[in-house]
Amino acid sequence: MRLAPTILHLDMDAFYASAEQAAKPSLRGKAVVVGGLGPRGVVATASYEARRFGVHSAMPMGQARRLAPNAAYLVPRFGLYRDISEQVMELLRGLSPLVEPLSLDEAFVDLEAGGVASDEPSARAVGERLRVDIRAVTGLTGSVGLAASKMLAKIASEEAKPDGLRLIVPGTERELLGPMSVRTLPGVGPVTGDHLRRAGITTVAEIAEAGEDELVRLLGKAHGMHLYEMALARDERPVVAERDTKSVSVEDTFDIDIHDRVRVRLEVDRLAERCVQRLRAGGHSGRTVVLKVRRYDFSTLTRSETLRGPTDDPGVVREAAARLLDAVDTTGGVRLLGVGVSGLADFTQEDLFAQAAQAAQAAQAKEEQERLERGEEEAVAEAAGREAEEAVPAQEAAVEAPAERRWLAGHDVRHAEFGPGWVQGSGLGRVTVRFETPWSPPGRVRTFRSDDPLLEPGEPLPLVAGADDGEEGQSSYGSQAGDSGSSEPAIRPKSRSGGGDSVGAETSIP
DNA sequence: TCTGGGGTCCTTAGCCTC
DNA sequence: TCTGGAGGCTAAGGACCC
Repeated sequence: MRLAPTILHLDMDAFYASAEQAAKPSLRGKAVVVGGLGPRGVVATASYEARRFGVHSAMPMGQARRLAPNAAYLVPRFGLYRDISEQVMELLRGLSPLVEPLSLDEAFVDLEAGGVASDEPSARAVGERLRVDIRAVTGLTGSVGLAASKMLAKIASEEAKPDGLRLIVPGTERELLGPMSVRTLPGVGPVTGDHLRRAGITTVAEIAEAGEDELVRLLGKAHGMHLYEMALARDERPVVAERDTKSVSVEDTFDIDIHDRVRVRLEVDRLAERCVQRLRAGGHSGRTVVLKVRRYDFSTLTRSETLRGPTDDPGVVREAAARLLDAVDTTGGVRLLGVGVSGLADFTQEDLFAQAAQAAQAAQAKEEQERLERGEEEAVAEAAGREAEEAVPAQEAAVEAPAERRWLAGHDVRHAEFGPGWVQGSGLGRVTVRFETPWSPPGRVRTFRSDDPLLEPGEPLPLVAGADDGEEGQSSYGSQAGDSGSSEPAIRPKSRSGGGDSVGAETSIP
């Protein structure tokens, strides 16, 4: 381990919720919860005000609503968060070429590799300066941890939260870690924590005392050895700027369990299609297709199939996923479906064509076989039936293609007369909009018919006035509400099965 | 009260090849 | 020619992270 605290870990404070508070002056100082608002949604981030009520990440949304009934409940706007994240990462890359993003709101930086810090005072100065810059550029706060290793830097930033800086002086690590809970160490979750507790180990010092052999016996070789090293504050992992993607997957949880086998098959087709889109967007192809099914009782199973070569052909992935589905019993209902591709390779045209031809051939052979088995007439009738089934989503899309538009809570809108604002709530043919911008005082609320022609979806505005070159409303920020290209589930299948109320289009503001 | 979505890594087991 | 073991690949599940 190095001798100077020159590994920096940055963690933005309550990132999604803080971004929403910065964008919406009326929510500042209020409890804000961002997450899936459907009946099976969970909390992605809660503002510090909401955390005082006991709301935290990964909590079921229903439980959050009971704990904090007066909080503002908003759906995430990943386009906005991505753009803010990019501004922050840009600041980090100004410090060092070795920046390792962990998520939209977290990253490691090797300050020594950037030549900006070599000892404790210089590292501290860089950290403080970074926090000032982040606030100036994004309007948000982040917490900084500085230490001689990644693990300790991460623990330090956790200790620094919110809006602080913590530096762990080399040489003091074990003293500091000793009394901490085993859950402090990365890689110790609820299951491992419980495992250790049953063995009488609750603190980091007790892990160190237990010894490597005992840890390996309790947790297995890799996990045991790793944990023992961590407990001794030994962590030599370097900051790695570029990481190769290993797999790409998409999944959907449905508001209501699906029982209809035809519907299940249709959803798998759609997921395969989306998965390939993502795969291609990343310039990848892959060999192993994985189907994930979570059943009515929350039991989850995966089935996978490895192809002869890598593919990014939607037909090939769809067919493979369908074959895998054939081997799964879905009676009782399905709450989640997912399709993924792993074993990624660089995109190759030949593979694509070869796989496509192979799939077409296989499909044709299957068709022939069915004809032989069932007789020509039946096969024709069946094909017609399949076509009818395939027409279902198109019809549904047409019905859903909003005569009544969906106004998602928290998303930006623009009214021809009143200007920019955001959706505070909607339902029963009405939409309530608060007219304010990130730089205005808290604004007024007005209610419109949800089909009001003067009301349009809007673009997120920059959080810091003058941070964007464009005019007001011309921000480069993210995707707009309902943008089919965004990861926002505007066309989620769940809205279809839910019937009645539109999902996630409600909010309550104190 | 009922548990998201997108990832990574590890373990175990069976099969195959050398 | 047969056998045992090592090691790689595939499949499935699980823990964990943000």
